[in-house]
Amino acid sequence: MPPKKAPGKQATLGSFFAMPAGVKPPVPVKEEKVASSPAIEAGSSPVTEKKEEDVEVAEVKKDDDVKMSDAESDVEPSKKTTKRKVVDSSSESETATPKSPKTKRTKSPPKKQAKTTKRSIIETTNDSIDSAISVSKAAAKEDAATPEAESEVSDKEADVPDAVAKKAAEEIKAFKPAEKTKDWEKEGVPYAALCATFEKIESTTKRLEILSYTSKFFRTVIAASPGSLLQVVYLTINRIAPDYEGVELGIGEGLLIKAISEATGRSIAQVKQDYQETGDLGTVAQRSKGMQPTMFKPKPLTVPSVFSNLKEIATTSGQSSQAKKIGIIKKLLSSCQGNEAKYLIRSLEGKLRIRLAEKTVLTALAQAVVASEADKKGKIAKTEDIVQGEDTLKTVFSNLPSYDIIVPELLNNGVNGLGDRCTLTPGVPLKPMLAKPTKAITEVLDRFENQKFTCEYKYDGERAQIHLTPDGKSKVYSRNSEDMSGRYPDIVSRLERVVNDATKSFVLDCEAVAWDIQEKKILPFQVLSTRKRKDVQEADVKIKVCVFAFDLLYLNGESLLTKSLSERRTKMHEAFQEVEGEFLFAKWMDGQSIEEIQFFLDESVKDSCEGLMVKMLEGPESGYEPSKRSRNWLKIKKDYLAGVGDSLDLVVLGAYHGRGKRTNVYGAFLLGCYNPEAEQWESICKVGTGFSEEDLENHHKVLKEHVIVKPKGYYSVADSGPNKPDVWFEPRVVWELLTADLSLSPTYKAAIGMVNAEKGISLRFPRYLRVRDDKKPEEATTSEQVAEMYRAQASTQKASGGGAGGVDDDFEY
DNA sequence: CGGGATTCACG
DNA sequence: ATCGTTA
DNA sequence: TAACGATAGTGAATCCCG
Repeated sequence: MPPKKAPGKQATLGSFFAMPAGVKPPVPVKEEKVASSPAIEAGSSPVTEKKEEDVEVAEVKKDDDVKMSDAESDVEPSKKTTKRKVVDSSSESETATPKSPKTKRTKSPPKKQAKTTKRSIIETTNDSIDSAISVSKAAAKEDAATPEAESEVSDKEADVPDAVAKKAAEEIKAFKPAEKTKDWEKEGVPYAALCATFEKIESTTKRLEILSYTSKFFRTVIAASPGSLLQVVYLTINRIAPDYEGVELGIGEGLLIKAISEATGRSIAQVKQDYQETGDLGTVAQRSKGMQPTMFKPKPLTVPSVFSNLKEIATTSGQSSQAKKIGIIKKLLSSCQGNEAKYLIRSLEGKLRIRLAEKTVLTALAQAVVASEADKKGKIAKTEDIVQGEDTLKTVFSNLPSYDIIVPELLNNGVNGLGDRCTLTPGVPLKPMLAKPTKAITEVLDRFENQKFTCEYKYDGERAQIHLTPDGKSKVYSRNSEDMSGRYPDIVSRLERVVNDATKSFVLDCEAVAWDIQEKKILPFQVLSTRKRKDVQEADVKIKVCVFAFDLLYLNGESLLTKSLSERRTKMHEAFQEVEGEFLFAKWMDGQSIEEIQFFLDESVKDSCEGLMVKMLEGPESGYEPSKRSRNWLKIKKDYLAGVGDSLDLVVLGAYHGRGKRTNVYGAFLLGCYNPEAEQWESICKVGTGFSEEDLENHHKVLKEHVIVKPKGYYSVADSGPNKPDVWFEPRVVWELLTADLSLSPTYKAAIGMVNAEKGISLRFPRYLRVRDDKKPEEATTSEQVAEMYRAQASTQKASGGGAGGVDDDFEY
């Protein structure tokens, strides 16, 4: 059944702005004791406030020499933490902290040393931030209380629920919105408070600490300004609306650099230079601001104001929209203080990069809500309640991934019974279940020993979650919950032909695959990707698709997630009927022997599939687990199997500066194959994955000796565009790469003219394997070999297509 | 109308 | 996709 | 070992700027 609030689009959009003002006072929640189950405390993650304190205590003890001086003065926390391997000497002078953790990580130092240093940084940073933003009196009390509590804790640790509960009680009682948070209710949460939390989080790599900082901050927000909670959550996961609403900022690196440049009066070249050195635009913005003389102190930013500005950026379109967006960013930047610029820019980049993402945010939110509920009743949150809350919230969110619905529901009615109020609803996409990759059939047999399992073809197309609501509306969602109905009007309209009479509402998990009507065959993914994206009219659909259905998650008002796969599959077959070339059930086979699987795998490859999915068939473990990469679904991909995957030896022609943790090394490389006839190297792909951090350092060391100012005359590469490397190399180094597939490319030059007059060949999913010291650059894979690999692949895809002739046909759409 | 920037799909 | 860190 | 987050790829469509 639908949740109380309809998951409609317009309603949620508007509600953001209304939220801070129209806060409903939290409703007292009915007391409900959860039977304590012994399984839980033995279990995985009973993270309570209690335990987190333990961590902090331990650290304080170890680092007696922690510098506290900053904590007293109202210093901007940023001063210290901004400094990130910075060259600019002028801004260095006032700080004492030696290094940032980030710099160290990229250097891969001896681990023990790193840890010690990191700890002391954590402590100083946290203290100074706490005081700087004065989160609440509670924070101060916590700190004060810590030393006494310590002995209790470390002694009994293992099983003293009483002591634990006692400590938790103290903490929760101590936790009150202090005077300084009083105006949070009026103005909304200060953006500085959120950024201070980000700063703390960024300062550690410990997941429990990250979780703790997040949940404490959420508790503060719930207590002081619940109306900001939804926006705080959105800013923390760095989004502005549910995925399926399709609200995008439309801001990328280029515009951001322009905005920073304009806002700080520095040249674009300077900003780019800094970006290359720091690997982080946020830091660049903050530093650039620091170099400007500040005339007067701007009005502090608040979470609601930042959030509504982001929304505004997202909804701005049309002529000179880019200028308008830049204008908004400049205005925001001018109001930023301390570290706010850093996180504002990172938000706009779409990457907070503080090791905090959705899963952890959900856990923290659950903890905070449970703790706050108990707090309101003057009680103590029990560990079981917290663990259960985390569980409930995660499940609920998987089924109904909308903070717009869940957060108000949590605030009004708490986490108890949330699972009944917010359920899987046709019309709201749920997170698809994912499969674990395996490398061999034996691995599959090991996993499913003595269990019933089934095999299905793994189709090479696009995941499509098809919904039909009881009022007869249908939608198609992508793997990432984007609304694709406008891209697939043909799928929407064919539903009536495939749905049986008794089927009134459903959620169906499928793969949409490009379909050759003449040959009645599957076409490669590259064909599918040439389909128009927006406002497709059914009449002018050029690329036909066939839907392959493989799972049914909801039928006629009932969620089937907890049913076994065999039951779901039976219901699916009853509820739908196949129509050739339009709607088919994924081909499956229930055989359990290695021979049967091997045979089926070979068949799937012959039938233009990527390999197999192998799934638990019976019992509770065969339930559908949204968003989980579960061991109950495995995939066997053909290119992982011996002999089917392709390996090439390629020459490194150029490289791109790394970012984030790859600052100061090359982050990606341009590779080429060799054409002995033309005596030239031809670009074939970029590669940026498969390297260990050590590899990257070594490659940087070796390759920087071969840097040349411009490409050799005997390099055949695209003359411009984003593929142009930041640095070029002499042709010296040869690497072995793995790839899944080869594709015809408009940008790369490899084997150009050999299978297609204008297009070269590139690699799909290239990954670095190892150095080939034993090969000279002239011994690299040749263009002719590349062309041959492409032809071989094309002939399997086209079956009897007849070699090169058929190759071009595949792509003449 | 071409090219740059952005977003999205796949892995 | 792969890798590294944490638990 | 699993979970999670951070780093990367090609290619196409689409939007906006000049």
